[in-house]
Amino acid sequence: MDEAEQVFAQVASYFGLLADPTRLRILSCLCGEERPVHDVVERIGLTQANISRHLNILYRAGVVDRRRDGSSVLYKVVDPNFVDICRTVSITVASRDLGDELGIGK
Amino acid sequence: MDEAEQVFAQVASYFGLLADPTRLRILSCLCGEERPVHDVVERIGLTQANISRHLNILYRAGVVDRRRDGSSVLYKVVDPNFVDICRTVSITVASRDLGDELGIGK
DNA sequence: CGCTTATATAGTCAACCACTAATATTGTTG
DNA sequence: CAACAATATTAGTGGTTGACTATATAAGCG
Repeated sequence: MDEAEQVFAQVASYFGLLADPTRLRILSCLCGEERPVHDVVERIGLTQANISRHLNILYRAGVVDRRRDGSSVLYKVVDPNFVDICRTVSITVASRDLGDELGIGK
Repeated sequence: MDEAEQVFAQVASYFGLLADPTRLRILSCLCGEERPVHDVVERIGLTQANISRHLNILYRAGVVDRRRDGSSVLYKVVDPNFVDICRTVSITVASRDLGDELGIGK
């Protein structure tokens, strides 16, 4: 594969992470707030397996970090650009500011 | 559907537009440079039907604009946030700056 | 008008992805 | 260790999507 194509593929892959409503909701839960999996599960209302799978995807991509705390595993957003990107997109896309939903203010 | 879910769905949809390597390549061709379809086709090397389809997707989403010029149709990027987003993501993702690929400089 | 070029659309196929259900793993507690 | 709670993983399935071929529309030109 060409070098430029690799770059495009990587960037597309990163956007793909954010192209899922469930993952965005998960990230909004973990934005500035470290939470265990079951907490996220309760807030979002999807199955534990599903949330766990998405968390793993985000973790492998480096968007979130995790650490074990007893029997729980705590996740949080660590990608420094996630908030900026979402703020920019929300201005473009949302009729009202996504910042409210994400709890990232203006 | 809940209002918050709609916002997430819209934002996810927007990211979905950018989650495809071919569309990113197309956008890099049209970034600051208005071009006819056949020009983009030549540069990217996929079928004309495929490129036209992607251009339509980007047009309906408001990322690019188009105008007819004789027998050609000229496309260009009009989403004011596209460059910013890509620059941010490229810093996160790419080993080398995507700005080079997109021709948006630093 | 036909003929050519440029662009868009329709149909098909294969790959991918999210969800579910079931199971496995890891840690805690008695 | 046994029982339980929290999390991760796996296989199977339905829906979505991207790429192709073929066809249709639109514009310029003789």
